[in-house]
Amino acid sequence: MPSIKEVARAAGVSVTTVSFVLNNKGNISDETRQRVLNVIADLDYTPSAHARNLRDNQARVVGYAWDKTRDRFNPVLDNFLYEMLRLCEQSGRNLLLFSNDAEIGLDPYRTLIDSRRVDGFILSHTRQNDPRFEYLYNANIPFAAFGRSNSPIDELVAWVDVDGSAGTAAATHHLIQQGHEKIGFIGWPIGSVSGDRRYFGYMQTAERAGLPQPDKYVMRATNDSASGYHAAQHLLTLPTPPTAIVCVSDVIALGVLRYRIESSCQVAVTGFDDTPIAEFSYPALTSVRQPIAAVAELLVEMLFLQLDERDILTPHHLLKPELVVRASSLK
Amino acid sequence: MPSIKEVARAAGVSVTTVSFVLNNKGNISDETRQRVLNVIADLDYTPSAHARNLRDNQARVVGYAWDKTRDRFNPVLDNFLYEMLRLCEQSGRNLLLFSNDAEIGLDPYRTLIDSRRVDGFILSHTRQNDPRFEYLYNANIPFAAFGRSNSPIDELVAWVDVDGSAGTAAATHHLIQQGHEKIGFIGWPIGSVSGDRRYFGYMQTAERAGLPQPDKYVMRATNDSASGYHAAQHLLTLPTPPTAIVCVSDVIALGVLRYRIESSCQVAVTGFDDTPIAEFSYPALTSVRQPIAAVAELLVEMLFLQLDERDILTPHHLLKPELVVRASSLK
DNA sequence: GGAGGGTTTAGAAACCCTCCCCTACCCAAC
DNA sequence: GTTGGGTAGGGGAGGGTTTCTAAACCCTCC
Repeated sequence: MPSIKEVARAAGVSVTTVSFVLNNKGNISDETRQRVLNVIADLDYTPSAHARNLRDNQARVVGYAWDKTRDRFNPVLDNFLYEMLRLCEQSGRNLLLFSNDAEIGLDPYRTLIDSRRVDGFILSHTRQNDPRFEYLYNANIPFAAFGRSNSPIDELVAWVDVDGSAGTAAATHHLIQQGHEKIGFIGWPIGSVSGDRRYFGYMQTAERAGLPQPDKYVMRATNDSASGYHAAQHLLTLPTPPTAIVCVSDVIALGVLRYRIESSCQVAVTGFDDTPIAEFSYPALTSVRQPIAAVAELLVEMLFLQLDERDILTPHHLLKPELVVRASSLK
Repeated sequence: MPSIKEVARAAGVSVTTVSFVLNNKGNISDETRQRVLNVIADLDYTPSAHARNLRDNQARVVGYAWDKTRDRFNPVLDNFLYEMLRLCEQSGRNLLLFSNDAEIGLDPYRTLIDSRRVDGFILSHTRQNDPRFEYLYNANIPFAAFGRSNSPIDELVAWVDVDGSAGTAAATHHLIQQGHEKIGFIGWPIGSVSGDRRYFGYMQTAERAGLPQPDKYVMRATNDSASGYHAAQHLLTLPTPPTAIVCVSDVIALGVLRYRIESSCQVAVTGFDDTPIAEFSYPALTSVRQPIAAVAELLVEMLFLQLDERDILTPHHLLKPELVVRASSLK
């Protein structure tokens, strides 16, 4: 493979000149520039990323943890990954993936930074008091997070989050508009940050609308459709069953739909995340869609501002999700 | 950040010695080794990947194209990605993702290799006469492909494929064992490599079993559940409708299931790929599961053998998929 | 004719690591 | 006391790039 030195010799100029041509710096006459460019094309020369990286101590690479162990079905993150990829490449950077099983903790982050393989990170799967926030912030490593850690450090770091509470509120509101008065909720066990927010959106909307006893219609389920099925069974065999159910996730909603088919009742159902399940289920599932492309764009932008040592004007973004109405919530 | 020079000075040894300790080379007395290791720990020293890469002209990085535009729902590849990631990390390598929309072609591959950012590639989404095979083979760039290109060059390169024909054969066979005699097939339009193979598995099994007129029960559909729904509608309103349908994909099978519910018939259904759809649908969908972990392991192993300039004993692997039987195909 | 200014170009250091080639030393054998 | 062989460790080049500093060149103008 040709080096910059050989290009210089072949073009009859110095290495400096070639470098200037490559990086659009310095004062190079048009004629010289053209000659150098021709030689570069002739020799099929591409600068070595290694040498460049060594020289200015930058990897031009962003790290992202791909964690499929926690939820093996998460198409939202698939798209998130794709969007980030596109955006990184637009600015000439690449995306380095690493695995980060919950137990491993900070080690992969440390290793990648210490060996200079990445310049910064995009985080997702954030959790309460996420230790990564503290480590990265204290070590002064650029990062931007999809989600918050629900601790004071959130104020100091760049994050984008989707307002889950607004999502379930929209779903509940939509059901009220459809004429429902007894609306139930099937959520995750209390204690998960996003699960609790989604519950809050439902409850607040139900209370404000003056629905009767919404708390009587709340069930908790694990995130699978069997669990959703049983929760639905319980709710819908109450003396005065709800006529609509807001679900904390599509998978749980699917269990409700299954019960709905089996028992031939007409309960309206909404899910959350607008996974492909929602589109493909029968009936098609009304669901809350997160603006993933917007999230990715804001995160990447904020990360790059940090990498360029420029200021972030608005480091925190809380985005509104969108309710996608389909057959499952319509009469 | 400390460099190897500072470690050497702090430990009172030469740079060479530190390097030897780091790489377990040369003759270093236990005492010296221990002293160096202590200093390394004290200073929290990690060698610069950039310098290493430059020195021995290696990136220790594998490239993989993440292409979400072609099929935005492909959980199989999610898992594939995760498995590859784990395997790469086990050998101290990282995985670099890049986007590769169909139109872009070879450019991203060229760029990554020319700039030495990756040492080799794992390919997926292979297609007929895949141009990547020829380019990479001729340029002598290490790679291993999930899928074949169906051209003579397949003989020369490393690939792993899953026998789609065996998958639909197993599904058809299973349905025959369940007592079905009129078995239909809903496939993709003729011309896709994997689609045609899956069709072949069905047809061959049906013919060998002496099923009556299997070709009368073949429909073609695009890969969405509405299209599957209509194909099912057509098949099941024939004068003598099939009692079971083999589908080329889970998504199409889902459309069939929808029709089955609406028309309250009991047609047995099988899908392909064992996506989460299969598990979550109602009834749960019998489907053909690809041994993704095994595919990833073989590919990564073959790629690493090439990177280490060692011989691959068996460069081609055709794996058998597994039929996962669920309610949709049982009486 | 030469000083001075602006435009181009050259030389060389620095980034950090690995590894080839030496040296210094010790001990045993002649 | 010299040689020989083995072990522990050091010196320094080289890998490809960017960029700082300095020099060369060409004009213009006095």
